[in-house]
Amino acid sequence: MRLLVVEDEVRLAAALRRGLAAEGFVVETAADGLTGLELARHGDFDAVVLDIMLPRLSGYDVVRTLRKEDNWVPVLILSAKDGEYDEADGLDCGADDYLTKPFSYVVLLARLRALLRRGVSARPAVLEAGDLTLDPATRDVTVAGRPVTLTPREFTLLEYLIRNAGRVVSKTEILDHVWDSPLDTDPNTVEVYVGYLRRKLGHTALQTVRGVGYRLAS
Amino acid sequence: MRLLVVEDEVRLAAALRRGLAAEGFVVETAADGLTGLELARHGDFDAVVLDIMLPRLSGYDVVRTLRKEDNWVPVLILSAKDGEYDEADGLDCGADDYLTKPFSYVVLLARLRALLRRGVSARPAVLEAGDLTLDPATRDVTVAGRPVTLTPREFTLLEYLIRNAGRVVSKTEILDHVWDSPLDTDPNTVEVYVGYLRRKLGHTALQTVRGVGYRLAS
DNA sequence: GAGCGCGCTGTGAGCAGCCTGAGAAGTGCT
DNA sequence: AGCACTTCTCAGGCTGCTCACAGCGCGCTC
Repeated sequence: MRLLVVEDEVRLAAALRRGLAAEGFVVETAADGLTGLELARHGDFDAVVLDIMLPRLSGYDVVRTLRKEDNWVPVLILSAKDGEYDEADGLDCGADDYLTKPFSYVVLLARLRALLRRGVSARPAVLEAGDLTLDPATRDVTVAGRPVTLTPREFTLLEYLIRNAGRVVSKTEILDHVWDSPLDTDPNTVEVYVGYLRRKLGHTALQTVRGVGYRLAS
Repeated sequence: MRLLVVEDEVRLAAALRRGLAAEGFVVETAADGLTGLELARHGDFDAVVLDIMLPRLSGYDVVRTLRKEDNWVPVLILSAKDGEYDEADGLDCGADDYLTKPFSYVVLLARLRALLRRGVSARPAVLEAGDLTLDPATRDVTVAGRPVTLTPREFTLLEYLIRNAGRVVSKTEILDHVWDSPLDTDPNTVEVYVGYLRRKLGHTALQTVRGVGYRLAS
């Protein structure tokens, strides 16, 4: 689990990094709001622990900006302000939890676990064409409901074909998108792999258009 | 927004009902754990405010039972116990938030809003995949009911795999989420640890997808 | 219907990717 | 200091994937 800790107080930041790392988290730290925001944007974190009083950009602003950009990474605010209105403000600007300093380490951990439980669940995106289905996430491929196992190259090729189902795709096009070094790969290799796919998927779906390329019925 | 308030102290229950109704919530109340659980099961609520010390069935048990039944309605625990371990226990048995009495009404509202923002996308407090279970809070791992002891790194790796069960995860992805300095860690290290896990968990669950990564059967 | 060119496929060599055992380095406990 | 344990590196071995090659079939053209 990747965590981002944004905290300017060096000693606390170091303590958090050490403690959380000992729990098995992968921890990155940022010492001010701006770099914290930048990291949160592109760092693919599972949660963010965020101080409020930060140089350059306050914690409030960091959350608000993230939310405005449709980034819903779970955020736990750490704050020295223990007023009820401070807490309410922090939560209302988009944070998911709020702890006041000094905080209990045990509680911080439990609250992080509770946050991580509710991950950002993005799903499906399973491609279909005719009686074929292909799931890029699980790499499951089925023909008429029956599962089929493909080698990596076969899989990539089928994925490309299915994404262009209905269209005729040329061999050069296929080489460009499926092979690493299209220039020194024999176009015959494509024919070979089309053969493999036909054997595994049945001959009906994948038609050859002589002189042009191949076409997967959509 | 429909709220369920489970609270046996009559005056507090009435105050909550009035206050929350004034905020525009539709509020039902229950005065003991059993009827609370029954209502939560079938009442289609958007969130539950739950006391711990309840007649007939404790708040802990209510949450645990709901979660066991795959009911992920957001739960906010209200408790008179303010020990850090009470709070951690409450969260770890599946609640999403924990407030100690006496609490600030403003904060309760803000925390409810934060919960409702998230909606029902929770996952269990103890993770499962196939015949594997893993509890992030207690760090217990079992295979087919039998307990297994893992080293910290093994545990973190399994946790990541189980959180992504069914999906194929690449070695780089694993390095990013499980190792501290992914850049100067040999991908072979991942292979080694996958080997360790297979020896401890049995070879069936953890499949390698050649050229891509690994996949834990879900 | 003959000739030609495109596409198909069986074979096998080469090698990338993965697994594993052995062991070194580091850490904490007794 | 000695021991147990964990982490990680390294080298060797194996599996099975990838791809080139060459011969054959088939459809198109004239």
